[in-house]
Amino acid sequence: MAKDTKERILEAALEMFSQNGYAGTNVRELSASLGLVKSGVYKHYESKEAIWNALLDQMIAYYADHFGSADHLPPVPDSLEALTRLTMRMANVTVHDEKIAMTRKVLTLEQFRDPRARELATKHFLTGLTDMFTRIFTGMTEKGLLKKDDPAMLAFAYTAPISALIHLCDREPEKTDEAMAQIEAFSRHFIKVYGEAGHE
Amino acid sequence: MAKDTKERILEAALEMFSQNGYAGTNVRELSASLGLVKSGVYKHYESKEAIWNALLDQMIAYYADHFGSADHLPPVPDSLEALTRLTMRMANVTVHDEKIAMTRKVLTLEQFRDPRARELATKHFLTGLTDMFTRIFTGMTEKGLLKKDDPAMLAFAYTAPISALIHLCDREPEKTDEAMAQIEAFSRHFIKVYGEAGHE
DNA sequence: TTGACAAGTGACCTTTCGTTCACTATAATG
DNA sequence: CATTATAGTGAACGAAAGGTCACTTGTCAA
Repeated sequence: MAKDTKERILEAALEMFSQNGYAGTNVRELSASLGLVKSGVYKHYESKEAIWNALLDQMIAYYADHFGSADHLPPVPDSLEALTRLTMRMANVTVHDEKIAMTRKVLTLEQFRDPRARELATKHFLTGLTDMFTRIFTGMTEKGLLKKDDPAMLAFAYTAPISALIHLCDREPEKTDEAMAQIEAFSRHFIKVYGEAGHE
Repeated sequence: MAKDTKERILEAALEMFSQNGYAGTNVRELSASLGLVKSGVYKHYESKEAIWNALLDQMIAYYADHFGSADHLPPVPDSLEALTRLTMRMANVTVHDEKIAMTRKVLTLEQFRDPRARELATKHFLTGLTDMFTRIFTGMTEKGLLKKDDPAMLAFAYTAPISALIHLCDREPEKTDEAMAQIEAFSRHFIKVYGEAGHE
């Protein structure tokens, strides 16, 4: 029945680690949030560190599954307006999906302590988005939607500001709406600058 | 003689908090790193939290002194090349100055726990740089160096990618050189796009 | 010289932490 | 039906945490 307790522990750990960090989380509270007593957790994981490692394993696997392979690339937008729509859809998901948001927070808090967290943090915050949009912009340039330029540089210039605003949402959730509007404004500004005339 | 022990405690706290976070730091180690025993620390601060608050006070005051007022604005560059030089000078200072780098790390680690850290983090990571370059770009546009555009949007588009690379240096110091080169490349790309022709 | 005070020590206290273990309840298995 | 594995309990343990206190030492002013 409670066969998925092991899984529920990871969910609770993600929640607590993302709020208080690894060092700031204690096994008592973690167990209590699942309605069991702390020794019960040790039936599923041999230590607090084992929970952390299992959680990281899961986050790494999840990232590889959902963002790592070229299969899951969104279709290349066939208009400049579609680029903004795609961007807003992705931004909304990544900010409002609690699991993804908590993953970002955990990586933020543990990036200086755990080498695997560090590596995954760079993917989440920088290279992942850049790589993805490098492909998208390559496709859009081939379609004649964007002026000819280095797609990797364009992707970096496009995704880094958006990433900064996503971090702002994590830090100050009450500014989420404002940040989303800024992302949209930035996307349109980007299009005005780099979009090929005739496709506005 | 050891009148500045109170100050040295804050320095040690900055170092330890920036590496292990507040929760991951203990007063024993902190004291030991100063060559004294933990009860000695309590002669200067009444609690671990008091140390944290004093450190935050200092960081907030430092920021207000050095980046908060319009007095300390760097002079508006009088050429596009000078913008890149200014940018590289600032990036090098901010990455290589250990105190500033540790401050960023602390704010990164404690932004979700302490409201004042959260506020200062947003200044350090986002609004501070944007505001500063908004003024710079306004001046450069008036000088005819930049194409007419919304200076705040330009500043955001310019500083956010640079900020992302500075975070990368904090996270993966071995990539510092590469990141610096990327900052310079990005700056030149930005100038190519937004610079007024005739000033390249 | 003395007295007061600030800085630092070391022993100690309390609480909380992560972890262990003997035990119980339950449900599947032979 | 007997058995065995699994999930969960509650008490207990040792280590480490933050913090207190009586005491020493050195400095300086009266």
